[in-house]
Amino acid sequence: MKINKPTRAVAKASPTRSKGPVTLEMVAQLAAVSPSTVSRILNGTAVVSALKKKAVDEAIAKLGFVPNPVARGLAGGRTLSIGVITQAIDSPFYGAALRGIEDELDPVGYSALFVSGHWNAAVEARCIDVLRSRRVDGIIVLTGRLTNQALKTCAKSVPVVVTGRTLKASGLVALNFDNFVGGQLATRHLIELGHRQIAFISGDAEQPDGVERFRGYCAALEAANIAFDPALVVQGGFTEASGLLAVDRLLEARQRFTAIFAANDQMAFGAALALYRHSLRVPQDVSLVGFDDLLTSLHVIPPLTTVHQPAYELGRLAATAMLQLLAGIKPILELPAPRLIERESSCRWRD
Amino acid sequence: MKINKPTRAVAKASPTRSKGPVTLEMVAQLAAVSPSTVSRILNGTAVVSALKKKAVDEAIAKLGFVPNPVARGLAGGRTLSIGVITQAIDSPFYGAALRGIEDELDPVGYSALFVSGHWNAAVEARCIDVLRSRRVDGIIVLTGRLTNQALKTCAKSVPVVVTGRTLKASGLVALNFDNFVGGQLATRHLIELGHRQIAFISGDAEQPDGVERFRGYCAALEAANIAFDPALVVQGGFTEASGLLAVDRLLEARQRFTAIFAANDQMAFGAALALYRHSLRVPQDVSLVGFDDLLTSLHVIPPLTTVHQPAYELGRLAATAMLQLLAGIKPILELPAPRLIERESSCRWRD
DNA sequence: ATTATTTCTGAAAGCGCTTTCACGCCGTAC
DNA sequence: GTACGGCGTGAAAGCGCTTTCAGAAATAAT
Repeated sequence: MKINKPTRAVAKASPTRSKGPVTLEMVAQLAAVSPSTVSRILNGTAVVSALKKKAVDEAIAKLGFVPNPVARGLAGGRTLSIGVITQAIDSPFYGAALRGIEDELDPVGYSALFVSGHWNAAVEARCIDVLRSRRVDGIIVLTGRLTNQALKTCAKSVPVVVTGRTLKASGLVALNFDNFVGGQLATRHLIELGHRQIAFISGDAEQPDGVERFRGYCAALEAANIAFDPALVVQGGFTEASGLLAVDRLLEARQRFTAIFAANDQMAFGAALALYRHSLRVPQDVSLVGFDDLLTSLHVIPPLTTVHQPAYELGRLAATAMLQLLAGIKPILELPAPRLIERESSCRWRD
Repeated sequence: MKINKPTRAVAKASPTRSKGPVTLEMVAQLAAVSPSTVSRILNGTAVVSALKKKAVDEAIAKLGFVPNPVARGLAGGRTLSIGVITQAIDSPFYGAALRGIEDELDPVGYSALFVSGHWNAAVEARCIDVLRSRRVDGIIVLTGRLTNQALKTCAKSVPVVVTGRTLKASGLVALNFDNFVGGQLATRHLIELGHRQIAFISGDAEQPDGVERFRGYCAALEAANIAFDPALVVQGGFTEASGLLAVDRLLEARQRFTAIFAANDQMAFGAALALYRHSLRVPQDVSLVGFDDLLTSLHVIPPLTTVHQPAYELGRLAATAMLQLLAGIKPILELPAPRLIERESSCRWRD
């Protein structure tokens, strides 16, 4: 016969933190109540006598008990985790949103599970499967390529918050930024500075944000009675390289322009580099306006005039909305309005 | 007596995908074997007759069964998730590493759980608690402020991979990049271009990476017989703003220098902006070298000469090491050697 | 042929927590 | 005094999966 391991019992009785996971049952035992009661106190599921509550609270403190989210998740309860579908974990723009989500979720004990969709609807769908299999309590989708229908379907089984589109459905809240107005703002700014030949570097055609900004560009042009010239708009892909290429193409085509509005900051950086390569000075020879207001846009040369997009707040708001959805409150949130940040990459056109 | 719910049986029998989660038990039933057998096939825990294996595989395919990671986690098995402690989810440098981790983990069915330590040992310790309570199978720590001791302790209960330091312990693998050689490389490059007065913008003093780079700077100077001048080194904090400030201080002090080596790219960007503000041209008036080779460094004006640090590979390697640790293989991995990327921010000093 | 091994497989016991369900107890109404 | 609706609480049944444990079947040894 083997010798009993007295260490086990000791570990149980002693208030040693750190070693061996403390379970709800141990708490119940110490507090001399049933596990059910402990659970009820933990979740506030039912009224418990003040006396027992006190005993349990003390036991929890003494043992340093932390409920196991995995077990909770299995038992049908919440997992206290929110799935976040982003497009690339290292995106300079969405990164700020992720931080916002994290900052909002962390204090209330939720964890975020980040997965990348890589701008691919099929991958995003897989992400959703992964998240659901991990029993996340809710899913936040940052923009993405998923169809509205897919999102709605998903919202039927789990709360969903989606950014970058407008959509109405139960269990679903959409947070949209006014890209149209943003595009207008940027273009109008250039027009007010006396520019007439304003090139536009578009984003990916599949990206609604980008096309909205383009619509804003057109609207501003029209409002100022400037004829729209298709030769002035060139397709980009939201990356620095594509912005560079776009300007190269513009220059190769000997297209005349005094200003450029890039559909995002990254393309604006690329555009700036292309201009630099061609010995065109920003802003003296060409004014440049971006969109997003990345953290780096402030320290680029010259500091970029751009439309501020509140990525961090977007993240926080999305998380807040999710928390409210989870709490059964109907979230009513409004994103801040687009705002132009004038820096040094744009200036009055010399006539 | 109540009427049986025939719907249940129907749902069970029908091969309807998408609706209602498919459980291992349903698979077992369809394949006419016990749940244990299905589990064994899933995990390769034991030899199963080819006949049953085939039946089970078919049942899995037919039902579209996906094992529930939460249940797996609870049952003492793996959760197929790896905790990753990063410092800021939106860091341009670590972002690439996170992507590397994700890219490596995803194909083998693991998920990454990212948490941010915010350069704070206490917060990082809390992160570890959170990750452990979520039953992650392993923890990857990207640099961070945790003590070696804390890491070793943690490694006793769960495999740990840590970057940015050298450390030996069982269940722990450390992946370190040779910052010293990197610092040497950058400095030597400048020296070879004829520079003698090379300023150094340091990082945060608590960051070993930064002090190693500084040591490399000193060593290169000494090797070239250039006296070290403390007035030429100014403290930064790894941010753009701190780089800008550093150069301002240098200029205010009327310090003469023909080149700057910044301990990271972000500070180099700030430095470039400060120089621009003072009408000093890069590289004609001042050569500039950074460290990290961020994605954006290629598109900045002028494109930055820098020491390439393989952040993405670092992430992949860390994940690979973790997977090997988990598989019981002793990982033997080497990070690529530092490599100088010459671009346009540095040039020969006119004598 | 009989017993000893080795394989394969199913039954059953959890993992740590939530959640019916039902029981005991109390105050109020008849 | 018996009956009734609430309330606080514990017992017990899972959640979906892993993992002993032991039995059955097949193979090898004597």
